[in-house]
Amino acid sequence: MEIDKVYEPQRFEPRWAQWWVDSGLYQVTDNPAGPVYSLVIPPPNVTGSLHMGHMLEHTEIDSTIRWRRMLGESTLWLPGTDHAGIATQMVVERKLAEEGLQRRGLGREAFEKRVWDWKKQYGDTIKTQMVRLGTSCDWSRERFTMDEGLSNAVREVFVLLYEKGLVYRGDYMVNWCPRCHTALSDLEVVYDESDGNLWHIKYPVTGEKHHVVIATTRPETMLGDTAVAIHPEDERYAALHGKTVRLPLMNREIPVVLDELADPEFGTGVVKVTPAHDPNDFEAGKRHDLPKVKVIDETGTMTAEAGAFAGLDRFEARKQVVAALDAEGLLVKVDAYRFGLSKCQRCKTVVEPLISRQWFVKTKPLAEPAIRAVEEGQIQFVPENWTKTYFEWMRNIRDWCISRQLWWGHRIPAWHCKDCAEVTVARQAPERCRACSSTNLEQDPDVLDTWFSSALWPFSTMGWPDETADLKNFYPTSLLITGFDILFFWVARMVMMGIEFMGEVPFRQVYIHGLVRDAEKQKMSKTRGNTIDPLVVTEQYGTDAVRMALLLGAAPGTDIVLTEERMASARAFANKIWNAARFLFLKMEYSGVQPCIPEDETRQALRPSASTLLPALEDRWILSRLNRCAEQVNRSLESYRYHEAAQTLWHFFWHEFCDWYVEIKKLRFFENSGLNSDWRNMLTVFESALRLLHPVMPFITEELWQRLASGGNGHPQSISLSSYPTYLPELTDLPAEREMALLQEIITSARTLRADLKLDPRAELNGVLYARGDVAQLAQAQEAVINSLARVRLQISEGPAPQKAAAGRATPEFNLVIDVPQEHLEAQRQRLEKETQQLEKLVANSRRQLGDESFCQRAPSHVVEGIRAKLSEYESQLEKSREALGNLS
RNA sequence: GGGCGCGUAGCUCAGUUGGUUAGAGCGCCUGCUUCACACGCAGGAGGUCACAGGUUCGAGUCCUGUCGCGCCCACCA
Repeated sequence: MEIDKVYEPQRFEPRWAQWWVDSGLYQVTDNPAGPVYSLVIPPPNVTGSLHMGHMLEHTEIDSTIRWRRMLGESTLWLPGTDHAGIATQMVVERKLAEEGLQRRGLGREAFEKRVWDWKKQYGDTIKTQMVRLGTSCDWSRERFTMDEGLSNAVREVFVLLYEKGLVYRGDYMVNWCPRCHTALSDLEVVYDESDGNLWHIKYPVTGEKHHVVIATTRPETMLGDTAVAIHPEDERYAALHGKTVRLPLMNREIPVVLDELADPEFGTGVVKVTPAHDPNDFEAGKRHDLPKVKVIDETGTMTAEAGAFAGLDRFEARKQVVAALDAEGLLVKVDAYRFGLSKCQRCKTVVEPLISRQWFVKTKPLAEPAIRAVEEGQIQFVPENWTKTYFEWMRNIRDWCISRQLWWGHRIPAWHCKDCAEVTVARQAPERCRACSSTNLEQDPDVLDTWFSSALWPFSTMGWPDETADLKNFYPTSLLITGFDILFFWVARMVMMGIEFMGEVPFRQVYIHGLVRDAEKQKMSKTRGNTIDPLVVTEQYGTDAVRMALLLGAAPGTDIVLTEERMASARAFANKIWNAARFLFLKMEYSGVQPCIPEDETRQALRPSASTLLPALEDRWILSRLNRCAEQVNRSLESYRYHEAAQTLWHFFWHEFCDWYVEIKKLRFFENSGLNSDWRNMLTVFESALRLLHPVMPFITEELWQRLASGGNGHPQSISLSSYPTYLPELTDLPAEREMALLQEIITSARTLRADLKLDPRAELNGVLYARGDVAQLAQAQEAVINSLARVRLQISEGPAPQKAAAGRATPEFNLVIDVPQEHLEAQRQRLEKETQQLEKLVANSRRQLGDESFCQRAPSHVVEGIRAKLSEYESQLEKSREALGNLS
């Protein structure tokens, strides 16, 4: 069998599976029985997985598209209607840029046609599909944000909500992005701490000589002021009650109103009220029935209402307003001031609060059951501290502005009558206005927030509103895996919509993983330019290595730091697996052993008794360890402790299987080409380890497993279809583990002596191992192993160690004495002195504890006994060390 | 302002309910071309677990405070 010295993932990965990098699922394509979908990381009790977020993906959409493209047509492109939407959007934006087109001015129809063309072109990479375990379903159906099925669901939900009075249209102060020309939800606004000014401006009191001073960060909005407010209990301004002031520049008379809006502590205690351009002022305006004067329009330009300033850009207007005020002597002072500037999440343009007519969802009635569901434990968060965050948000939830003035997305199923202005909401385009029966109707040009359709994802992907078999089988699913950054955008809204329309929560558990960070702990993002390109690193290190690196860092509740170093060491691990296999294959070839995976019931083969010959110590030991490893890995996966699972596997395979087991087996093979039991056990353990590793490293394990299987029985199926190793209590072999530990200690002692005494690494050492009873027997039985792994020639003696031992190492169980030339004795003295010091410390520490009466009385007896036992060990070791030290002088 | 979280080896992080000598990977030092693997093997150094109190027989782990750092939400004329 030909097998290279170094594992090259690029050669083997494409061969097996279209893969899915992080954690959800992947597809095995070469299976004769047809495509099979296996759940990789989520625990076995998961019946279906809603999974979109991915450690790399959700931080870097652009890369996602590239992942997909690389994966090819039959790739399972895991879910996310909305992310398909976002992906589509990005493709579209890029294409537009390439063709030098502006979205605006293209016209909706032409635009949509173009988008459709591109979607067809990119369809394979950005299609959205629902994934489930072990069932066949219609994979060919493409579910774009704008496709039929989803559109139906969206319209249905919108209409139902509307009929229940949960959707309404209203004039509202919205966050408006003058660049994107759309309203933004609160969540899409980001705050940026910025340096600004606080301008103090005089407003003359009508008919009097004095004036009030107001402070503002946005002087241009004063053109739209329709009142000034003072706090009702602010006695400084009691005289102003019922008065009016003259608005500078506009020469308009505006009232002084009493309102809590004014904070006596801040500034001068007088605040200007601009209902059309500030959310708080808007509310105050409603309280006092103030007119709304709109001085800034949707493009950020001053309107005709701004008088002399009409037509200016809002920032230019600010300068000119300030200059004009200054010229009139109304500018009192300008203070530097830092404040949070609200900006558009997408383009970072300063958001303009504007009044506009938008569609809203009333969230309170939806949020209440969603809160209860979590309170009652119908949904659990992992890690659970996210529950608190969830509650925090849900209990303070605000109505959700769902209309967007964008091109892509689902159009709102509402039609405006051009004759009577009535709005008709319907599933299909209505023929007539419901009020005046006019046929002169026009559909609302707005589209829905992309998260609106995302919120329906758990059921819309399964055919809702039809009562499909999928819905029956898979709703609710058991697990949602996602990142915390979309907890509110997506998760909370799925819960609300799920309960509202399905009457049940959409998933039972929500696993919230960390975000991928770079070495500087920065969130990866395109703007920072610190993205690790998945294509590049996968090419470089292999998918398996990238997966392993991600998982090793995936402790719940923490972010994932992904570094080149970590991926490099994961690649080394893959190479280690590869070379362990290489060793096996070469030896099998040499010995004429047929590679053979024990029949499907591999677990049965794990029984030592299955061998015709008595298993050797190392066999009993490794089978016991394998069993423990399986136990630990299963438990870790079940509790979402992926990093722990990865680490357990790593340690078992590398440091137990390779470092000890294989090394000992080398000796067996060297002696006699191996016995049947040697081969059988080794293959069993290796094969089981592959299966245990498979979810983490699907490709290399599949490749090796296939190679093992191909020499054996019939045509191989996929490793992913084989059973996952689980814990079998009867396989735990404590005596074997104890004996092996002892054997390891003997060998390590000899190696340490050699290194510490700087003895020739190539030379075989002579020495005597003094031990009694069982230990002596073990050493006797494993003499060959000891001699070979430690490169020594030891005699085993049951007698007492000689008083005049030259160099050695003592433990409670044995005393290892090595013949060393005179010139190495100084080194021996140094190590003995160090050892003695350490032991003295330990002895003193243990004695102090045991001397503490209250400790002995109150601590559980096993703890006290443990220390007592340790103490006597330390003491005897210390004694031996001192003796040896004495012998040297 | 409200909420969540972090501070453990040079670096990146683990450390499940408090219990014997606090772990891993990378890096570092020493030695080794040992017939699977130098993406390797063997051995080793390195930590007063941010600081100060408290609870406890016993604290990296629980409580309080201080300092430093991060994130989320709300808001600021």
